[in-house]
Amino acid sequence: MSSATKTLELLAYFSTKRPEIGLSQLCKMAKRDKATTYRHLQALEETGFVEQNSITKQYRLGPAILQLAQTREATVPRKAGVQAPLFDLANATGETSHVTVLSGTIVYELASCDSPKHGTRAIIDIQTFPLHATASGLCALAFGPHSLMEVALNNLQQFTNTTATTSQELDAVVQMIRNTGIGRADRSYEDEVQGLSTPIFDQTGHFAGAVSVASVAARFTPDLERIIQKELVIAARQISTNWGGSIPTHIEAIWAKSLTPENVLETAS
Amino acid sequence: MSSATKTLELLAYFSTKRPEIGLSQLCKMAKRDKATTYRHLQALEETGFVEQNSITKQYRLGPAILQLAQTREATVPRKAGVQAPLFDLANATGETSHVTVLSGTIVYELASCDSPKHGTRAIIDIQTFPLHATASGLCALAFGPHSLMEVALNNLQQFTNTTATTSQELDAVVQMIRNTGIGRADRSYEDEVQGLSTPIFDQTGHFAGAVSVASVAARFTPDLERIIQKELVIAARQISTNWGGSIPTHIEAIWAKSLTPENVLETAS
DNA sequence: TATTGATGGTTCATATACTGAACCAGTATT
DNA sequence: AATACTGGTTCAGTATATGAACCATCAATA
Repeated sequence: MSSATKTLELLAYFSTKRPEIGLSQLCKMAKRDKATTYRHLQALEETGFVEQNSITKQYRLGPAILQLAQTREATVPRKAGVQAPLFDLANATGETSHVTVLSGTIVYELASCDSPKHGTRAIIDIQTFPLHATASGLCALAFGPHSLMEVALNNLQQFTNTTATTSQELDAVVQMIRNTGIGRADRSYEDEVQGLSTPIFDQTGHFAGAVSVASVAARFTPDLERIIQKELVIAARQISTNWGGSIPTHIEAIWAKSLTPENVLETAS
Repeated sequence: MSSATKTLELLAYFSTKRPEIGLSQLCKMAKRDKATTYRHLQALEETGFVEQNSITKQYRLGPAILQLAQTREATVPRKAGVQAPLFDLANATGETSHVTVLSGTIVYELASCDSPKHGTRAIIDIQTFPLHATASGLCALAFGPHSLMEVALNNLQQFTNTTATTSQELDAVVQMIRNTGIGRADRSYEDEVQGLSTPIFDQTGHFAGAVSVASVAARFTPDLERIIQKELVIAARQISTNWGGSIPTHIEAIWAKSLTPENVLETAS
């Protein structure tokens, strides 16, 4: 491992829970030598990546990072952070995949990617997604701001005969999604389309959007579902990272639990 | 210079004007060896500080930066407390305004704001500010830790024919700033740019940064100077408050004195 | 007051890991 | 097919990172 890598890795130990770290503490955390770590911190300080609290002598993240973040934010739009994971998702599942973003109370499509595998595909031709009937929308209800539920209840349009049209039905569906960490729309928007989705989180730590796979219901098997769920989790993690965020630990925990083989079968039955 | 420092310095070449840089171009800019630079970029990529556009093979800033910026801002809120006063300043003066922070012995840009008023503007395209030649840097010398002077004297690069290049000249400029409470850079960094600045203080009571206005010299009149100084004082007070500090009374006293009409005319003549 | 155990910071012999000239391979231009 | 760009790779030689042991300081203990 290069010296530069080791130096950069030190930055990962700073967090909102542990914003300031002393030399000795950092050595323990990183299991590194003190002299080496000291020099690494010097390099980081020279370049403005950390600064030292002149009173406590502890180190904290520095101002140079803000400038770089500004540039990154200004030059790499969200869409760019989605392309590769979405492409991988579509290929791994063989199904049409898409990413949506939540803006205010509306779920917009950001990008989509078809898989060449199947002749019949679930065609995505809407640009905003109903909260109560699509996997992405339901994901927003489950993991986004609670105020969304009110908006959803104001428009419970029935698209198919499995669309949730009452507050009780919708609550039940959303609760199930919170329990599994995976959004589902069982032909609730279009008759032949089965949707699954996972939430995406940005640098604010809040729900920012969802990544989803729309499968043709006729070929939706427990096996396929398992694959899709697995790939959705990977994609959600990747896109969250690209957007400067990460999956909250409680959701990772839910995934770890709900993706064990037994539970997947249970869910699918 | 350590390998880590050299690696980190590469990041400074990315900007909104040049968001993506290829290996060869970066080597030219940084005047570095190709193999070395390549390995440095590898280290940066491993840690998420840069990522590669898979089509063009060019490098751009990576997502890891966003997360770090988030924790820095959550921990040491600086940027958030700057936006509104900076916006007001730019609008009130009609000139490009910016805020810098002092970290160690380096003055970094934190944020900037253009005014839409004029067609020609002073474009800020540096990320660190020379102590001896810019209004922000001179403010740091005048009101920051005394050890900065030593650092400044080690690099008295001449940018224009009014740049202070001797210890005596610099002392005189700094003394004048201490007497007026307003940092000035009379075309000492760029030929056509007139800079004015005021110091910002944080919760420790120490100098934390500066807020400044860069005006195009051609339209710099005593009237405009008076307006800028007045607005700078307001901005410095506001930002200091937002950073948990306040303007030391002796500086407030200096401002009260040097901003009376007579003295402004005197200064401007 | 001496001891202990923290802390941040420094030194220097050792050898590891960085360096850079020269080298591919691919691509667009001439 | 020669040229001039790319991005990426190799390897000998040595510059540079390393870490045990060191010092200075501080606070709590005894």
